[in-house]
Amino acid sequence: MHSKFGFLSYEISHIIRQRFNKAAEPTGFTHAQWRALVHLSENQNCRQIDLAEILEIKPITLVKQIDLLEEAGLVRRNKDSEDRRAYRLELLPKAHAVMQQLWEIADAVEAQVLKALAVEEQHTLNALLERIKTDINAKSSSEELLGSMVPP
Amino acid sequence: MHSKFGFLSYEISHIIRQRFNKAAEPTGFTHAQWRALVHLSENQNCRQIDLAEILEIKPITLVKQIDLLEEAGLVRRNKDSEDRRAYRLELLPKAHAVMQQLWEIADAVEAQVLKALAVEEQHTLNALLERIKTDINAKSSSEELLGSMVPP
DNA sequence: TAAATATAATAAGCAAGGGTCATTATATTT
DNA sequence: AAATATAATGACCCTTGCTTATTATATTTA
Repeated sequence: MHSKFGFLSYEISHIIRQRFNKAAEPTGFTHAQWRALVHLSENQNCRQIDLAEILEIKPITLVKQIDLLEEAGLVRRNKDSEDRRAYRLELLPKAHAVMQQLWEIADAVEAQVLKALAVEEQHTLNALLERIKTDINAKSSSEELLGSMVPP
Repeated sequence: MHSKFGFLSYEISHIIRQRFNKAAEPTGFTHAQWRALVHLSENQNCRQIDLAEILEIKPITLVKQIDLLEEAGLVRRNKDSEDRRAYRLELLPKAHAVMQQLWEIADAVEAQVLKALAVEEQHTLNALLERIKTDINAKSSSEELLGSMVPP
C-alpha cells in the first residue's frame, strides 16, 4: 500500500487556509500575508530577499505581498543605509494589533482542525513535521553548498 | 507560544507538490490530476459530483481536470443510464500504466521528504493525519445533517 | 582602476489550482 | 402541471506562485 502523506498534508493544509481566509476576510488579509507577517515579526528589519528566503518563495512573489501590507499600513520599506539597492522591512504599530486578531483566528482554526488529537499527540505531530522541515532545509543548503563548489 | 501546524503542513505539502509537478512534467500530468486519478480509481464509475465531493473541490473545478484526463485518454465520461444529467467516470486501461509511473514519482518524492523519520515515525505521522482528516469529514457530514434538519 | 560579474528590487506576463454566478437539461416534489 | 432541486458546464475572476528581463547598485577580477 502506498503512503498518502502527500495527499493528507495537502488536504488538511488546504482546509486550514480556506477556513483562515474565510474567517479573516473582514480584516482584508489572506493566509499568505499572515505568514509573511509572522515571519517578519520574528525577523524584524530584514531585507526583502531575506524574508523571501525564510518564506521559501521567490523575491518577486514577496514584492506583491509587501505592497499589500504597505498599503494597509502594517509595514514600511526603509532604505537600507548600507546598501542602496535594498530595503529594510519595518513592522509598524498597527501590525501588532492586526496580528493579535489574526492569531486568534489562526489558533481557533487550528484548534478546530486538531481537536481529534490529544494535546500530547498534537505535540508529537508538530515535532515530526518540524523534523521533516528541518531536514529539507538542511538538505537544500548542503545542495547549495555543493553547487557553489562546482562552478558552471 | 502559538502552534505552527498550519504553516508546517502548508510548507511541506507545497514542497511535495512542487517536486511532484517537476518530476511528472514529462508525463503531462499535475498533482491535482494525479489526486483525481487516485481517488477515481478508488471510486470507479462514480459521477463527477461524487468525485468532486471526495476531492473536496467544487464540481466546476473538477470539470476542467476531467477534460484534461479525457483528452489524454485516461478517463471516459459515460452517460448515466439512470440519470440523463449525469456522467459516470470510467478509468481507461491507459490510466493504469500512467498511474504506475506516477506512483513511482509520488513514492520517491515522499520518501525523500520523509527520510528524516524512521519508518515507525512515518506510520505514526500518517495515522495522526488520518485521524484529523476523518474527524473533519465526520464533522462536516454531521453539519450537513444538521443543516438539512433546519430548513431556511 | 576599469571592466566583468553578482545582487536587491521589481515589471510584465504566465501557470496551477481553485472559486462565483449563471445556464441548460433533467429529476423530483408539491 | 408548476415549482424546486440537481448534474454538468460556460464565462470569468482570485490567489499564490513562477520565469524572464530590467534597473540600479555592489563586489570582484583582470
